[in-house]
Amino acid sequence: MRQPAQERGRRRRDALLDAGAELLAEGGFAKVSHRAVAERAGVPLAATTYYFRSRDELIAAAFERMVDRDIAATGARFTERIRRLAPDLPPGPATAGTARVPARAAAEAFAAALLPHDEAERRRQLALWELYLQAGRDPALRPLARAWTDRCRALTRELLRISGYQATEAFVHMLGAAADGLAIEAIVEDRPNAVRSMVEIVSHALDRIRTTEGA
Amino acid sequence: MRQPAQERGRRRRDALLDAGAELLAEGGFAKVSHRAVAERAGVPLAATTYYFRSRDELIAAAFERMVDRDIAATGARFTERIRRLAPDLPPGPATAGTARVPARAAAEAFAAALLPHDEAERRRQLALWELYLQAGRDPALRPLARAWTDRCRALTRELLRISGYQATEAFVHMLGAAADGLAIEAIVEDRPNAVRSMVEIVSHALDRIRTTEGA
DNA sequence: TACAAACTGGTACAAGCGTACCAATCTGGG
DNA sequence: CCCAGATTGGTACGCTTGTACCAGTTTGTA
Repeated sequence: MRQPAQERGRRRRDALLDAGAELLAEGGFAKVSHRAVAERAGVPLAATTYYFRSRDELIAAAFERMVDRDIAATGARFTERIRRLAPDLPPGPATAGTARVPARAAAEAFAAALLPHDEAERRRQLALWELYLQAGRDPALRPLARAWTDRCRALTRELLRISGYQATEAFVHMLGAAADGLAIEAIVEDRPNAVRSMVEIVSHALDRIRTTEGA
Repeated sequence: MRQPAQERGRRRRDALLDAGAELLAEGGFAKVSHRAVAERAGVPLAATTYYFRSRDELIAAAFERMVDRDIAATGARFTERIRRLAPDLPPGPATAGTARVPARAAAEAFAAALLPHDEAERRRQLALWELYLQAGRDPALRPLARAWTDRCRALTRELLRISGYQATEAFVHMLGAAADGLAIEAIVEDRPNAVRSMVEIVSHALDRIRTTEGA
């Protein structure tokens, strides 16, 4: 049931997952019904209950897929931008105390990578947070939520390392939390200063890392 | 319709709002139906559509009420705790550069004030965030969301002032965002270290305020 | 005390929901 | 080639939902 034996079945399950993720992004939680998903995926209604035990299971699986994509996209956007700034940056571990990318540039890369840059992406991120919050009520979703948090934190750590900053675990945690807070604010309200705020705040934080925690 | 002319009407509207807020906290968005609210409030079904034009309007009004209560409760918890530490603290503006409450103590007051300390409160805060996110989809909710953000920021600024810290606007923004991020994490997942993390992070941040932004 | 307005409460409706069911069809391994 | 098991697709059931409706009752005021 989880992994269909036949090729066409696998494609259908996949299409359902994609349709679920799309609907989740477009209209949030409430818009994801068996009927809507089936129609979007171009399969009959009954296929949804055939490939997923229940609506909740479908949503959980779609959430997982969205997380995968989001993490990958964020990482890619960041490294692409950073490497444009410092093309010779080696992929190996950063040397302690050597901030190779200026704080402001790194902060700009952070903002560009984390904040949504179009309406579709904004809605995707909105959906991710909705699912995340839902985990506060539904224990079945909690492991996924925790996994998302962990991967975000690991990504933050990695992005810092890539840009040449060596940070304590507490700093990573702080930066991640602040970035989350700012990102949510940017996603929900649309205030004009979201990018500027994040750049300012992150670069301030990175500035301090050198004087207080660098070699 | 918004403000009933008769006494009993006002009481009913109030009871509906309370019931709505309760249900919102207990089961989130999905659990708030006309029927559930009416039953909880002890009024007939039709009263819900009599006092509120629609379900959305009822929910928005309940959201507003929850925000009021949350802001008030958080502020009260913080000042109560701080004044226990520094009973002579005057309510006037803090003198520049003088950090009167040790960073660690202030951080502990922050954590105690912001993080939920029982299950009911956890669910209330969860509901607040759910509503906030919903504002990302529903423009009608956006002014309320913005108002919440603004009041939270003002509260952060005020709490810093009370404890004797003078911070730039950027610092207030950063601290607020980080606190939001940490609070959401604590509310959704229940990791054991939520309080410790917040104390550590906030006190680090406050430590830095003295050396870099004080007098 | 009369009367318009505010309010009550019971009921009805159409729509959408998750899920179950099942006869018909397809498909891959023996 | 054949058949057990995988898959299909159409339909149906029981339930909940938001909202509309309206004949009655209560209320504040003139």
